[in-house]
Amino acid sequence: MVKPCVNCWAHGRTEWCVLDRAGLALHDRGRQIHDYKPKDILFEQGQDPDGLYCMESGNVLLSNLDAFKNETAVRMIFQGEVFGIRSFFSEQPHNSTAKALSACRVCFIPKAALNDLLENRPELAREFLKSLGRDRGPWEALLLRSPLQPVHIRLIHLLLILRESCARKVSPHGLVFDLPLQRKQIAAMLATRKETLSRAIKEVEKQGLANFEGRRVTVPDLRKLLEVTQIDGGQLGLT
Amino acid sequence: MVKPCVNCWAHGRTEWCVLDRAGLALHDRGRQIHDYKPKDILFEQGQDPDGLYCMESGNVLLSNLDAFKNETAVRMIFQGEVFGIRSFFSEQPHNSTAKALSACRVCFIPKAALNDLLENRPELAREFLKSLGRDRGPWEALLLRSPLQPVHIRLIHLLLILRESCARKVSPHGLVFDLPLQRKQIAAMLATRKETLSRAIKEVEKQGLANFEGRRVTVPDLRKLLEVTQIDGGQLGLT
DNA sequence: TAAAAACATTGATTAAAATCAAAAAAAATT
DNA sequence: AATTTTTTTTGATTTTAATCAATGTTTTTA
Repeated sequence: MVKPCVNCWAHGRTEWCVLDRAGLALHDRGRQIHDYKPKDILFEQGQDPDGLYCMESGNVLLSNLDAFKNETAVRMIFQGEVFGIRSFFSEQPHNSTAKALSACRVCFIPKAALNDLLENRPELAREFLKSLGRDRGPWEALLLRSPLQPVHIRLIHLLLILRESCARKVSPHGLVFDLPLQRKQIAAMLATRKETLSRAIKEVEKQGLANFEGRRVTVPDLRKLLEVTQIDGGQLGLT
Repeated sequence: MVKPCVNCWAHGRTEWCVLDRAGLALHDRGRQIHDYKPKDILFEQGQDPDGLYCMESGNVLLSNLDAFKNETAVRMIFQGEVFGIRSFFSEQPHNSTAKALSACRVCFIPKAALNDLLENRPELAREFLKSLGRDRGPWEALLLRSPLQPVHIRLIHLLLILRESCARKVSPHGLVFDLPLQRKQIAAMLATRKETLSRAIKEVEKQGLANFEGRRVTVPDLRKLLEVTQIDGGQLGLT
């Protein structure tokens, strides 16, 4: 038998935490645990949704493939995030493919169990409504993929966005990132080519804003990133 | 006293139509009708949301202004659409400014009335959940603003997206659009400059795909647009 | 209706990014 | 450890779009 959700580390952070004890029990009865290796596909663009996914550990990348075979990475999933929400509630095919970036453990709640739960617990729907509303995706899309911004600025935007989930503080204003992304995938998040990304990295390094060594990125002073992007730290949860 | 919602032409199309007679009465008690002239601001980026908007007639454009003063038009609102949903349910500031493109009549449902309604009618929350899930915004963002696509292709994507709301059929495969947008605003939807848009229009005309005369756009054969963009007509509701 | 203002196009130039080809570096495999 | 494979970087060139300046065009206002 799988570990009950109450004991999941993510409990208290996900949408499920609005459920009472009985609701959680219902949730636990329906859910399944799936393990994935790097590069495994969780679901494919075009497939019909059949439930919700909750990230217990590891990272997943959601990527869209357009008619010209351009791959754009539209979202990264981190520990504790529920995903597949949009497709599930709209009952429309996934518009991205979910691929494991690392070894992952994912909690899957099948359609039937979920519908049961939603009918009996209206507060859960309200919680998902808030989640969808809070989704920073559209805002991040502008920062990461606006043709009006040069690639090196979009790259800094990416660092600022990933700060909370991928970086640790090493000095008052210094950060070190361990990105679960390869260059090709970073390029896909910025909707650019890997060669262009390489040059953007060089530019950012030349300006002394960050240092890239493989997947390890060192930022000596976060304030400088905010300065060149002119982004209001408040929008990123910074003081 | 304002016209009750049941008589609104949009009734049966908006999220409100899941309400029963009593629910609609509740809804009607709270709502207000506002009229706007072209260029009037309905709400401003950064403001806190205080209710939901429902478009009775006219058009509104939602635009985001970034740190470098680049304006990107993120969504057009048409008759019968409810907007401001995202900000309302997330209780976070609007991330775009809503400006009237034409004379508009908008139904406004204040926060208090709405919360009342949502608490008593769980089916309404489910309906908004479906709406947010169905939102084609993120998908359209890729088609309209991906740096991986040249501007003239993004322009054709815009025509395909606006087909349903702005075009009428004039022959088996011919369409005529009457766009409620100026060049500057079309450029903002494509996240490009007006000069570049001018040249993209010329390119599209040279290829015989469409003809632009002011806000009137003539498309001799819709199938050719689908062909050059390689978009699956099904995704746009075409057979 | 004329004048002013706002909007749109065109031309010339510069800047940015894509593309193609090749080399270098890192990771995985034998 | 050596080899193979994959990933990343670099270089040269072409393509695309931004920018700047000027000229038309339409719309608004007086």
